[in-house]
Parts: sequence; structure tokens; C-alpha cells
Amino acid sequence: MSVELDGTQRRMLAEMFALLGDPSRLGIVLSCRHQRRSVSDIAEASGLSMSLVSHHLRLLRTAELLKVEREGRYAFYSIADAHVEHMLDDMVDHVLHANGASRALSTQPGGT
Amino acid sequence: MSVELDGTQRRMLAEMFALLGDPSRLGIVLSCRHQRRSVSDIAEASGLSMSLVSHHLRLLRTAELLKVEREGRYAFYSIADAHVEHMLDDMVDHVLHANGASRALSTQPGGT
DNA sequence: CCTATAGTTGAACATTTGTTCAATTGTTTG
DNA sequence: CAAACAATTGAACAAATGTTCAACTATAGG
Repeated sequence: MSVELDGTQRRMLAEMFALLGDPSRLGIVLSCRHQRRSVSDIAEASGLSMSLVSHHLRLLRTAELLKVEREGRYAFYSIADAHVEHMLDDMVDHVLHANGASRALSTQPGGT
Repeated sequence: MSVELDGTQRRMLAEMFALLGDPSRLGIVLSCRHQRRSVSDIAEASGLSMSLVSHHLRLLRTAELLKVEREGRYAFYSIADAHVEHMLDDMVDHVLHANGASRALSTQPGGT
């Protein structure tokens, strides 16, 4: 085990991290986790303007983190595939279980 | 299953993603994965100036992704804890196994 | 004590990037 | 066809961020 990544893979990974590294965008992605959502839906849920949401969605679409299904005048977004979904589950899981070691401040288990 | 994150947790996760989202920084972190490394060591391995590496190390240290052990005039950096290490293993794993679904172009298994 | 090595720090700069606003495309319905 | 709604797009702007350079601290050795 403990394999290394080549330059291209590192850049791919970094790009993905960077995309997920913006709070607005992470919120958008997480809101599409278990159901597909229209753009206005996402906008309302996240408190962001539809324009801004659309800009972010384009990036997430291009990076193949989200996919879109168009129906009439609506566009429904959801996680691109099982691979991405699994990865997100992992990361969410990690944050939820990050109680002991790494959190120096606010070490309070079971915080809502 | 399928738990949601609150605002604070989302921001924590986003911050972590953002830190790992810079190619230089990701390289630095990955180079500290399985052995501790001195700053000059990291600088040489990554092709970055020692000053820049030091700046990045401060951020990674502050976010508790890396930890430092000082010995004499040397400073050795390594992954902060098992939790972070596991998370990185996961992500590296994901990138390595991202053959089928999400890769639209260059779908060639086993590419170096 | 003086020089060399290892690392950190802060200011300054250039670039990137998130956000807003207005205009535009496409679709449905009166 | 016109009006309303859903979404996309591009230009422009402000703020954040990566990088460089020079100065500085600290430890080791002659």
C-alpha cells in the first residue's frame, strides 16, 4: 500500500480540493447529495443569488463533480456519480468523527 | 446514514479542502505522508523556495494538518495524526481508482 | 566571536477568484 | 406574440491568496 500520485493525479486532486474548498460551493455540493435539485432550489437553500449559484454550478459541472438533467425550463443538479458520492460520504464522515485528536478548541462531542 | 453537517462543520471541512486545494501545499502534505521531513528537504523535493515552503507549513500547522518536531536547528514536519493520515489515504485511493465513471477522457486503466 | 546553516517572518506585488449586476437565452402559458 | 419564469453568461469589481525578496532569529562549528 501507500502508493504515490504522479503530477497529473496530484493536480487533479488539488483541483477537486480547491473546488470543494469554497464554503458556498461546498454547501451547493452537499445540498445535492441525496436528491437532485433545481438551481432556484439550491439558491434559496443556500441563500446565494441564482446567478452566483449558476456560476459555481458551471465549475462543478466542468470538474464532473455534479451532473445536470434538463427538463423543460428547469435544470436539476445532482452528484455526478457513485464515486464522487462515496468520496463525499467519506469526508463528511471524517469531519463528524473528528472529535478527539485534531480539534484543539471547542472539543465538545455531539455538537449540532 | 447520510447525516448532514452544520454550518461550523461545513466551514471546517471547506477550510481543510481549501488548504489541500493548492498544488504546492498538497505536494508538501503528500511528501510528509510516510516519513517526517525537514523544511529544506521538502523545499528541494518540491522545487519550491524554502521561504515559500515555510509559509505554507505555517498554514498547514495552524490547521493541524501537519505537526512539527524541532531538533537543534532542524524542524521536522509530518502528518498531524492518524485521523488526517487516514483521510489522505482515502483521497489518494479515490484518485487512483477513479478510472471508470467520472473520467470522460483518457479512459485508460493503469496509466502512470 | 564569527561564519555558515536552517528556518521563520513581514511587507510588497501580481494573480486569482468569489461575487454582483445587467443583459441574454430558452421555455411555458395567457 | 407578449409576459413571466428558470437559468446562463460576460463584464467589472473587490477581496483573498500564492509567491518573492530581504531582513531577522537561532543553533552549530571553527
